[in-house]
Amino acid sequence: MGSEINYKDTFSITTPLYYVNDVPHIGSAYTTIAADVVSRFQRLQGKAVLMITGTDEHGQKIQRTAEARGKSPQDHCDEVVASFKSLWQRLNIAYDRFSRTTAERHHAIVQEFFQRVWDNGDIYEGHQQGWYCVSCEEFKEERDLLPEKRCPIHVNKTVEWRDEQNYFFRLSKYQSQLQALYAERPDFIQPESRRNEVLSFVDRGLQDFSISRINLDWGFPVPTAPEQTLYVWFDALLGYVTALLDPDEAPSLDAAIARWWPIHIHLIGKDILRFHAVYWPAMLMSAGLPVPGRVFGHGFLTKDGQKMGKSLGNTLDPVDLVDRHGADAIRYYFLKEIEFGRDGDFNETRFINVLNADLANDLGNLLNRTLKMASRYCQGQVPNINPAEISPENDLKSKGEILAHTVKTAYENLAFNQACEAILGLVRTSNKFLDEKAPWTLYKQGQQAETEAVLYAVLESVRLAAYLLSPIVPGLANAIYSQLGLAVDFNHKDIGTVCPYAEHSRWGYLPTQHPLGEAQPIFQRIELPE
RNA sequence: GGCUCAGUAGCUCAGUGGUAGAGCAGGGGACUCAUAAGCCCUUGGUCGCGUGUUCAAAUCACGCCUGAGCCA
Repeated sequence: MGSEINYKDTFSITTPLYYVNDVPHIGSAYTTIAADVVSRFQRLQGKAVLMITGTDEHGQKIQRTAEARGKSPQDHCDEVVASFKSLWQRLNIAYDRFSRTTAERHHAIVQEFFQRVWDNGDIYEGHQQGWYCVSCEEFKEERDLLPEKRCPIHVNKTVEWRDEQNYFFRLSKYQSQLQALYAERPDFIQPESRRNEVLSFVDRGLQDFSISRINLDWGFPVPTAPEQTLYVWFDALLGYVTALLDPDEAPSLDAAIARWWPIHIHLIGKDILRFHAVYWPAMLMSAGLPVPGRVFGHGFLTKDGQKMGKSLGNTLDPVDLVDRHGADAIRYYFLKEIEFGRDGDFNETRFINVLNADLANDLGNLLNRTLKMASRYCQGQVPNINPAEISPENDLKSKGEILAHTVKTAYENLAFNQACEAILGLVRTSNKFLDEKAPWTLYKQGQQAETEAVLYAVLESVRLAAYLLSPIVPGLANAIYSQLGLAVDFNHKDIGTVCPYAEHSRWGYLPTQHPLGEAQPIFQRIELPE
């Protein structure tokens, strides 16, 4: 620990392994979209990328949910997993690994990891009693409970009294090592406000936590005491390790961590911060493994300013949303309109306004009007202009040349809204540029060279915007490149080789005198409901 | 109860000592290449409240209010 991660040519990122208690909600989609965007940006730069998502399938809550549905736990999980995979496909998520904690190979990894921690003397048998919320899979303090012993988080569930012999992990032993980690690597936990929470939590002193449960079948048996079952979190976090194995590789810790470990970024919702920023690094330290690069806890989504919840009946169904508007629209809205790390709101009117303004009016119409002019004034070809000869005073050139740098920094900081804002800046300037230069007038006046220079600069700016926006809206980027006569599929994982970042992120790349495609709206305006 | 973050135009936010900003939405105008899009102009804010520091405070200090969160 302590050492900087060597980024080299590989990049690995995880979403949480989502709990399969129910079909995916919009919050899971949000995290997964963000992870996909980061992955796609890294691929653009030619990195070998491993994007990991998956499902956490053990625990009493799953067991009971399955029972209530009259299914075996495994059948229940299989069904829910299918709904996750289906949503990721609809949202155009290009994950590399889907890690399921019920996989056999995961069992092998968990056993080996447990053994390492055991050999290190960090697991002991202890006694635990208290009120247990099955939905949280956590013990609760009595004073925190609502009337009638209901859980403060799951307000319609009552907690259960447990009195158990459990196995504990010696978390307390790692307090100073964790504090040293946080001090040496200030960006280990992001954003800052989350980091502060963790620091104050750890500074107050860490308690060992139990890593096993009794009277539970759905999970892995504790290797040293098969009558007990491993606590779901202990097992779930290790799903990140199992995910690193190649599909047919024999499972072992050494094989798993050979190429992709340590994970560069764990993206999580702020609710599971403690597990990832405290318990997880301590477990890794105990097993002698390097800790991840950073843990980023993003904010929650609200709907019309209200917390979403099934009991409130105001959930936002991601499947319905993507079916109505498509993947690009949803991906764009959530990343452009919300600062990653802070809470954000979904409001249908705003959703429609933003998409119409940015994607249909500013970007889509810009491409459309320029292509139609190029087809009329330039025989449907990219004008024969040498970008090096365009004046550095040219608004589009001067903005375009520094855009990639700004955008790269934004993506690396997970500041997706800033990336979008910067790119849209070039798009808006392009619209303004067109009106100022008025190529339709230049053409009528017979000023062919001037007309072509203007159109080249705008076409190139649209191309650059599409390239830099491609991690967020791959479908739109494909459509734009295609209409510019550049046949490319931004969904291909070798995109960094096909469209090298060094070339395509540079303003002035657009090859001249090749045929442009047919102009077609890339994003249809959405009608505001009355 | 302790702590953290936030509170700036109708909406989403930028601005951390020197005469209040952007995008969207609303209103008006000129143009016509375009998805009735784009461009120009414009309405709109005692910068949560109060007290203080300062020549000067959205910006600093203290107190309070509201919202979100972490902890007890």
